[in-house]
Amino acid sequence: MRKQLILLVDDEPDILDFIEYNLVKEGYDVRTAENGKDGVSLAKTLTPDLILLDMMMPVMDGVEACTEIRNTASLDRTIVAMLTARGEDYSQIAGFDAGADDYILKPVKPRVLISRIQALLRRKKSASYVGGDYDGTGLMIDPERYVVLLEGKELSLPKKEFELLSLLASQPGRVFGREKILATVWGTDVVVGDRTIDVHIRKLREKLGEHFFKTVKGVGYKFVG
Amino acid sequence: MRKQLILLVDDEPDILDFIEYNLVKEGYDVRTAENGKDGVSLAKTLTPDLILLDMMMPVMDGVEACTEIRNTASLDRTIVAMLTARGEDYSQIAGFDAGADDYILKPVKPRVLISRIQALLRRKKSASYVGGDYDGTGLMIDPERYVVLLEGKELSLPKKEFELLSLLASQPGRVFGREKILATVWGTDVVVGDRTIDVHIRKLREKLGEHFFKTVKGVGYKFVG
DNA sequence: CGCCAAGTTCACGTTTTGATAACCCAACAT
DNA sequence: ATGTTGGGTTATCAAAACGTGAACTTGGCG
Repeated sequence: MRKQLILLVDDEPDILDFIEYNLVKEGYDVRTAENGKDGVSLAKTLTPDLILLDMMMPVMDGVEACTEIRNTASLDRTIVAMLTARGEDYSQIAGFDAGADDYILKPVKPRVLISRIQALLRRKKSASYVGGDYDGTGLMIDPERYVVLLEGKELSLPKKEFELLSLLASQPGRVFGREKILATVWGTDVVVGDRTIDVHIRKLREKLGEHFFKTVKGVGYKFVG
Repeated sequence: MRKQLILLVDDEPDILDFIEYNLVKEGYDVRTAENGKDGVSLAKTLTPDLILLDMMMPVMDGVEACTEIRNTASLDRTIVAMLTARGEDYSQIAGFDAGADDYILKPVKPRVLISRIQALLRRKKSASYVGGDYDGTGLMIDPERYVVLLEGKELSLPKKEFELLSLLASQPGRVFGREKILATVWGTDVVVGDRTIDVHIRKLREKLGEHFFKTVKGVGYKFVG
């Protein structure tokens, strides 16, 4: 497996060096930027696995940068962790609102930082169900962010369609009966007509391609990677 | 198949109830504990299939409990998933380092939780196929995917045929009488003609090969591996 | 208010399944 | 040899199950 790439954005050179040193020692590939603006543009060209973003920065602060990153489709699978000094209570909220995946208090001890980064990167891997392969062909579903990636292209599905897809794709190959589907996607209490599932399956087929969904008559549907 | 047992460990009764309710609704057997210490000892006596462990708990926190569980040989095959609140100072996200299999953020939506748990439990059990061996020349039946693997080739059968095959192959060599077959595959209430079973056997023979099905005149049919 | 998207339902078309009738064969007892 | 019993085979048909386009409902939004 190739080295994982981390982009580090902070305006204080000392901190930059300190963190970079520790990350490199752990075997990560590290790039740095000194403000949000540079950070974002670097992120767009590098597509790092994880971005460590300081909250307080000149030119463009962490929250702004994070927002921008989250509005960039290609950085969809990139994890953003905010770095913030203790005491900035509300920055936490703002960071999460902007779409950050985690936030880390400064000062940070190397061991703790590494451990959190490892956890985040692990989460990144397991956070997406993959139909087909990771190689670009195929489908990726990110339940955390409600986004589907089909052959690199981002596709946003309506709620029901997304949930139906998530269910089926969570266990490719497995057949889900109509009962099961209704219970999971619609809820046990709601009652909908017989043809409702079909219609949603059709929409998914239209948008993602016929081959992903196999009908098993009298039994249910299954997702085939 | 027996219900799968989930052990839920959290110190907040509300959350305990909420999650338990949703899991039970899904058909799981659920036990609960309110702290890590109790959780671990319960785990040792129950040997659950999966343990949901809250991170923040009195007496013994999630990480400790997880470590202990991982050091218990009998809980070897048990899956551990950590629960933690978003924004919690989880510098101890190192729950993974303690050997947790997954990491789930609170608050959790029931559907998401269920789907994660299902995925985890799926991973646990190795596919148990019926009828025939893994020697390559055999037949494998996968009720979950609703497919039959014949010499590596995937074959999908209609419902009734599949069910008939499943029944016969569930105990290779055993003869199933017509009564028994009707009762199991068709149900006790439905009434079908005399030749119906024959016809389905015929189709199975066509698709899978004559040699799998042996007729025992006056008694019934048996599957021979 | 009018528009739009999401979700659902309806009516009808299409495909797949399952059941049966009608006929065939093989074994065996008389 | 003949009739009887138990099953095998095939073609055919009806119904179940699914697919589909269009219409209808609802809630958010400019």
